[in-house]
Formats: sequence, structure tokens, C-alpha cells
Amino acid sequence: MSEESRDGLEAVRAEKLRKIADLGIDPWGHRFDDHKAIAAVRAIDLPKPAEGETPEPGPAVRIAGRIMLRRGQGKVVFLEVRDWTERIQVFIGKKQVGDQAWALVDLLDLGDLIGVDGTLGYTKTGELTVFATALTFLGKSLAPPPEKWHGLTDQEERYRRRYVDLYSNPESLRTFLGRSTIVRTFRKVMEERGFVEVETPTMQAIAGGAAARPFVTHHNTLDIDLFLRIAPELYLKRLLVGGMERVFEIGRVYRNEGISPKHNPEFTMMEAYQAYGDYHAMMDLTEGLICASIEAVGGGFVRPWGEKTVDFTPPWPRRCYLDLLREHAGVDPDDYEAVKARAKAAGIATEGRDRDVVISDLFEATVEDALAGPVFVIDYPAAICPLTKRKASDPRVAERFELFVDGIELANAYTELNDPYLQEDLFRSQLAGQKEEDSMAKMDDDFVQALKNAMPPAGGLGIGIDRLCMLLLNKASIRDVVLFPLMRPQAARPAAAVDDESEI
RNA sequence: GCCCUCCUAGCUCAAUUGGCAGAGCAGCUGACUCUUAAUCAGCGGGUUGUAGGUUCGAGUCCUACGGGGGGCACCA
Repeated sequence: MSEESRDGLEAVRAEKLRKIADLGIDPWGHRFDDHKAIAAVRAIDLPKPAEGETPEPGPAVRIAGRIMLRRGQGKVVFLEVRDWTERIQVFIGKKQVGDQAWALVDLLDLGDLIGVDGTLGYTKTGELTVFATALTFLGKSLAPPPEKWHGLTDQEERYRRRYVDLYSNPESLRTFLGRSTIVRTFRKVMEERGFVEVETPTMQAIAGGAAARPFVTHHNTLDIDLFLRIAPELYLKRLLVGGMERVFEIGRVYRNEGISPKHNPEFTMMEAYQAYGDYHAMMDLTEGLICASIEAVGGGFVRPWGEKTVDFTPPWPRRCYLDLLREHAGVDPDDYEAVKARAKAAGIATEGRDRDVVISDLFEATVEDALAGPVFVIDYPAAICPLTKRKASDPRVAERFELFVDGIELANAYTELNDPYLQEDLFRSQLAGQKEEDSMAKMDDDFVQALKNAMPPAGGLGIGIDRLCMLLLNKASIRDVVLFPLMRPQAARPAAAVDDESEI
């Protein structure tokens, strides 16, 4: 951490900035219209001249971007300029641009932003190149960019200074543009299927709809504590009561729990509710959303996933929860003594705990990691699903599914419980062995009142956007698909001396 | 919260058993009008995350603290 050397490198660039201003050029640039995306420039069909042939003058192009590489050659310089679509080589000759522009070229650093007008053509070695006729300075980078070959590799720096990661690591930029493509695809598919996008409160007096600990915040004027939402579920279902038959929300939820490669304290979920649907309708929707996303980001249905491969070719199997437990845990779920014995062997407490809670723990311990998927796990034990409609044929079973891929839970959906009396009962009854703060059952009187106005039978769905992005973009950590993952604050850097820099 | 591990120049990385802190890139000076991580010659750049300790001597060993990564726990 040398303040001295950092200042040294910055001082050199600050001096160049001053010299650029001395040339009568604004070192912070201005509006620069009508430049082409570099990818579009590269897509221009310009035939390569044959050996020895004098090349035809190519089309005039205008580009803008960041200087990534510089190869000086006396009175000629080659730059690699990158924008958010591509990179391209720029040729600048002293004779071609004139003395005035050449004075500016001397003051260009890696990381600076420039606009280039020129003609498109090929160099002697056959590289597509913009032969500059004019330069426009668009922004001075006072900070030196990372090493030109390796980019920024330090994980911590990549997360803390994402702006550097994005411009220096094309793969990182590609990932976040891919995430944007996935979100856009979700909106498009939902719209095609007749859903409307809505926004519901993120600050809630009762943080319901999931089993998670909320963040607490405070409203000063009302002098009340509020929770950041852990799910939009209960508000979206109020909209079903109100007659909005197909709604969805793509939004941030906040859960005050651990951080891991699969968990960020704030993450993005899409929740959708469809009146007169059920969980099978939600499975079709889920498959449609994810398959459309795969087509949008490209790469086919058989996709790399770390060292593994995941085959997303639809349709995906739909497997019963208890069948999977039978297979992987090797016990008959109806024989609770056997289940308890198996749970104890797996290190799961059984004493004084609800039967379905023990079964759920055993499922997580023995089945989830083995689910290569994609696979819909369907028909959950009812006691662990307080917001879900029970099967008419068997009230011990809830009409719920979760979608798993390589042990990762990607989606969670129900046929929604719309019986207000049963909902109220389930809100009141805590399961034995579950702490209240960890329970999904939190009394929400207004929600029960809403159900008393008749909520249509419905299917509801939640999909973790971040995890889907991990899987489709092949990133091992959620922090690689969240632009600014939560980090501990660093100790403040000593404030730079203000007085002796003020003239710049 | 617990366990393991990492932190060396702006960036990417070396440094043998505890023995003079190094290289490449970037930067600066100079040469070069078709380069491809351009090349060539020269120069500058460090409180080895922080604070202690052991030692004749610590980047290296020990302790504490800070930050990161992985795992456990919690959760989606």
C-alpha cells in the first residue's frame, strides 16, 4: 500500500491531463454523437485486398471506447480500443492526423477514453483496423489500469472495484450482459403469457412469505420498525384477490443470514401468480422461462457447469418427494421409526421435533445434493408448507414443487392455499422444534382478511434469478453474477492532502 | 460464530532451511511510419495487510487484529 507510488503514477497522468487542457482540449470530453458499436464496425463486410494489391479506401467509421493496448512505432502508433461490444485496432500516423492531433497522441494513456474517426481497412498483416483521420479526447483515466494480459484477478478487488473488473475483464462484462439478457427474457415470456408486472412493498411490518430472518429498519416520522421483505408473496396474492389474474414481480429480497457462494444477503427473485392455475401450470411456466433464457444466452441445452455438464433439454422429470427420499435415504417414509433411525445416523436431531421437519432435514441431508437435475421435486410433506394447498386426495401432502439442478434449489412453487380458516390455523401453529423466527408461520391478519374475500385457486412460483444466472453463465459463485456483492467495509484510506493538489 | 487458507511495487507473480526483497507488465527518458502482450537501450518505483513477539537476523516462525477465499452452521 504505497501512497507515495500511487500518487506517483497518478501525478504523471494528472500532468498529462493538464497538458491536454493546454492544447485547448477538454480532458473530460463532451457529447459524441453517431459513433458505431465496435461489433457493428467489425461486422462490416470489407473484402481483404489480395496480395500486393493496393487496397480500396474503406468506409468512414466513427467509434468510441477505452484504450486497452498501445504499440508505439516511432511516428505511428497502434491502439487497441474497446467498447462494451468488442475491441478493434486503431492506426494513428503522425503524417495522417497532423501535428496537432499527434501532440495529443503523446498524452494518451492506457485506460483513457477516446473517439476515433477514420477509414476502415486492413493492415499489412491483415488485421481489420480503423485508420484514424481525427481523434476526439473523451476522458482521462487518472488511475492506471490493471496488467494488460492478466487483467484484475484478485477476487476481492474484482468485487470491490467492479468498474475495473468490468472494463478489464471481458468475461466479467459478458456475464453481466448475459444476466441482463436473462432478465429481459423473463419479462418477455411473462408478457407473452399474459402476466403484468407489479411492484409491492419492500418495507413491510410483517416479513412473511418465507422462512428467513429479516433485516430491521426504522421509519422516523411514524416511529415504527419495519422489516425489509424476505418475499413479495403475501402482497402478490392480495392482488389475486383484487382481480389481477396474472401478476409477477422481479425484485430484490433481503435475508439476514449467512453469506456463501450460493447466498448473498440481497438477491433477486421473480415471483409469479396465476389465477385458476396450479403447481403443474407453474412447472410448465418454469420450464418455458428457463428454456427461453437458454436460447437467449445461447450455448444449447447441454451446458457446462464447472467440471460437470447439465442437460436442460425439456421436458424435465417430475419426481415425488417421498419416492426420492425412499430411493436416496433407503427408508420407508411411512415407517417413522425407520426414518428416525436413519435421521439419527445422519446426525439429525429427532427428539421433540415434528415428524415432517425431521423428514425435511433427512431429505436435505440425503437427497438434495444427489439431484443432478434439472428435476422437479413434487408433493411435499404438508406440515412444512403453511402457504400451500393440500392435495384433495391426501391432506398430508402439499401441492408444492422445488426445481433442483446439481443440488441447487432454483425455484419453489405451490398451488396456493386460499382457505382463510386453514391459513389462519397454519399461521398460528408453530411446528414443534422450529423457532418462531425461523418459521414461515407468521400471523398476518390482513392477509387472512384478504383471503376471506375469496382468492381464486392459483399457482404461484418463485425463481432465484441469481442462481439461474450462475447455472446458465457457468459461474461458481453468486458474487460473480451480482454486480456489487455485499462486502465488509474496509478501513478508510487516509484522506489525500487537498491543498497541494488544488491547482490541477 | 467455528475450522482451513490467502494478503509482497499501480497490476500479475517470485523469493530454497530464518540470511542483502526480485521479475514481467505498467510508468519515465531515448530510438523506430504496419505493430499484434511490438521491439531495443537506460532509469525510477517497497513500512512484504496492521500491531506485537521469538531471534544476532523475520516476507518466511509465534500471537492478536483487519480484509478476502473455501468449508461447517444458518438459509434459498
